[in-house]
Amino acid sequence: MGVQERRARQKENIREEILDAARALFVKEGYERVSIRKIAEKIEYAPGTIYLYFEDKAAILERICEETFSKLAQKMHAINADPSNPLDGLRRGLRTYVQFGVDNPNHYIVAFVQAKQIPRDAQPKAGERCFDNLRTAVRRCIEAGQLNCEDVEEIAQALWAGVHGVTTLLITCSFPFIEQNRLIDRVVHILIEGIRKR
Amino acid sequence: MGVQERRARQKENIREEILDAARALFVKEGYERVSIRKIAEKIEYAPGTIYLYFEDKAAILERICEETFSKLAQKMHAINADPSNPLDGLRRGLRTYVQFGVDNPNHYIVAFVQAKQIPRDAQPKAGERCFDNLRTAVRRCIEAGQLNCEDVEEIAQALWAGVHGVTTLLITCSFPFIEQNRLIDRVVHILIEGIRKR
DNA sequence: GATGTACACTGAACAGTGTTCAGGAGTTGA
DNA sequence: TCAACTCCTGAACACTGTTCAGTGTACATC
Repeated sequence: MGVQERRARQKENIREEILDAARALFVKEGYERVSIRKIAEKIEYAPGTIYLYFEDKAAILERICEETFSKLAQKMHAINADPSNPLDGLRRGLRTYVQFGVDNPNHYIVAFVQAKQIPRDAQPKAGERCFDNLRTAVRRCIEAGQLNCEDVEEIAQALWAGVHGVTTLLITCSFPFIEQNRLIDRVVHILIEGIRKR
Repeated sequence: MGVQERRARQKENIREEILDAARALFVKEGYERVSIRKIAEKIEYAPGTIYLYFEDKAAILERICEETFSKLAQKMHAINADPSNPLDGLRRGLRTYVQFGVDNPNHYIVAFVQAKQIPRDAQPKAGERCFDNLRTAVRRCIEAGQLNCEDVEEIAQALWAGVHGVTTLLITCSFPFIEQNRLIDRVVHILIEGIRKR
């Protein structure tokens, strides 16, 4: 009975086609401008067909964001694996996070800003994994006695807020910002100085 | 010729009616859920009528945000007027900013997150005034020799990023955050410690 | 008072959106 | 050959922001 398997494979292929088309539109145009009809047109199917493969539009975009954030989680995991100075690892982790957001603005906005508008039982799991890496990095610094506060969760969330701020600001606000890297570095520097024991 | 004046007054009244209806819907339901037809229904006019008073939907929401941000600018101005310790004034300014955002989530998101999507020559001027107040507060701290960096613009933008981050995170992300005030205070504390000269 | 004009307003229409679903094909196994 | 199953279509629904020809009223002029 190879028939079922072949069918499953074909189905998976079309799922991938949909994701590829959606990804291309999404990266180029952003969430709002990706319409089901445009995706359908791109893969040369009828609009209704999309709904045989995905629950709704949000499910497609969610899947794409999940992919992307897996990459970030990997990057941050790699930084944590480095056994050098924990505080320096934390700094690099924060820097990586912001750079990732700036490099993937549409993904970032959908995952962290429009997340509430598109509620789903399973919030992006890769996003959760990214935060876990941040927690780990903070814990190491505390264990190394490098921080002025012992509350892992509190510090991790505060740091997240800090890097999230500069990321969303750079992505969404048209404002005469100073040179981007200088601003990012300054924010990260302030955050690290603000938690460092002295 | 009191006729023209009366007409202008009537026109202004209807403009206000539209704004009132839009404000109520907006505060309760958020930008996406405010439709021109709903506003029109609320004030018992035809949808087309709205367009005799406002260029488009964005113009209405912008006007409402402008109002709200004027209040914030006032609050921050009042804090700057206080001649006590500049660093403490800065701290209170940052705290006020975040609290304002959390108290006016819909306004905040429209003004600072969807601002790019709804591009307009005149970015919210009250928002600009708020940032001016932040600049002033930073400048005073530098003049008082309290900061470890002399670049007003760089520090002001970095601080803005920090408070913007915690604000948007609390508004838009459904995440198991620690108690809200503790998180806000921690972020502000980190930011202040991170720029303070020691 | 009649007339012409200027203005306010309507509501249907347009082009778009996400989503649903009855029905039409094509393939499969008996 | 025929029934069953699967995949897909495309029209339809209810919504969105926005436009615009047409209507009715209030005013200024004759």
